[in-house]
Amino acid sequence: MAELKSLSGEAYLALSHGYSAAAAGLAYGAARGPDAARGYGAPGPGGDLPAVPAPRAPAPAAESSGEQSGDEDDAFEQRRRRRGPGGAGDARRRPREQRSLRLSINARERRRMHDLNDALDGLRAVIPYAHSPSVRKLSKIATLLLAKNYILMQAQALDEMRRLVAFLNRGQGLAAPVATAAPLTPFGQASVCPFSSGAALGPCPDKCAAFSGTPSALCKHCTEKP
DNA sequence: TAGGCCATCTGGTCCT
DNA sequence: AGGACCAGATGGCCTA
Repeated sequence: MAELKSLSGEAYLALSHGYSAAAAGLAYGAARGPDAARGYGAPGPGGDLPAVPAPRAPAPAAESSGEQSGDEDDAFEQRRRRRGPGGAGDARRRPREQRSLRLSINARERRRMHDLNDALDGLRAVIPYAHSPSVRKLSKIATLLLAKNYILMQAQALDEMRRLVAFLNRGQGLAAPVATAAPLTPFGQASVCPFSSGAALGPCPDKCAAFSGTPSALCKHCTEKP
């Protein structure tokens, strides 16, 4: 598996305060160190499966999906001893049957978590951020936050496009089916300026200023520096 | 060394 | 009964 690292505070701010692909990219770039390759590889004694060799390759790899190595029993006892009475482990001695049941439950849970991680990897693959090998992998929480903001941004862009289409259609004397096609938008009808993303870019010298005066990221004039 | 992130184990709960 | 899901606990790895 690749490498993990926490995001800086700024990066999290960028994530939680609306989404901007460029901004997010910058934030992540800055938050990420140049190094990487944190091969989780050796789960080491990590977790509770000391016997399982490096199950965390990016590839489904030797998915430890359930099978236990020969040392499993010993490992199990060690875990129990380590956890002690207060731990999650059962203090009493288990019959072998219960133990094997436990092991199979563990394997199932492990598989489930791996599936979840695969899904997160899939999500990382489709959200815009630097996918370079030198760039650290997004953490789980960052992935979810970024995906959420990305969806919101896309929805907003779509909404704005609909308004733009409606506006242009009206300009050509066409009926505006878009008004009904886009019930989400409060600008769905009438001669309201279709551009209105809320970007603080100053008054639009052209259409936007003539209507709502609200600048838009989709409007060429709005995005141009005065 | 502290803090963040993660994988795994485990027991509990709910659903089929 | 068995499986899925969840949350708490534990311990390892890594970076600042």
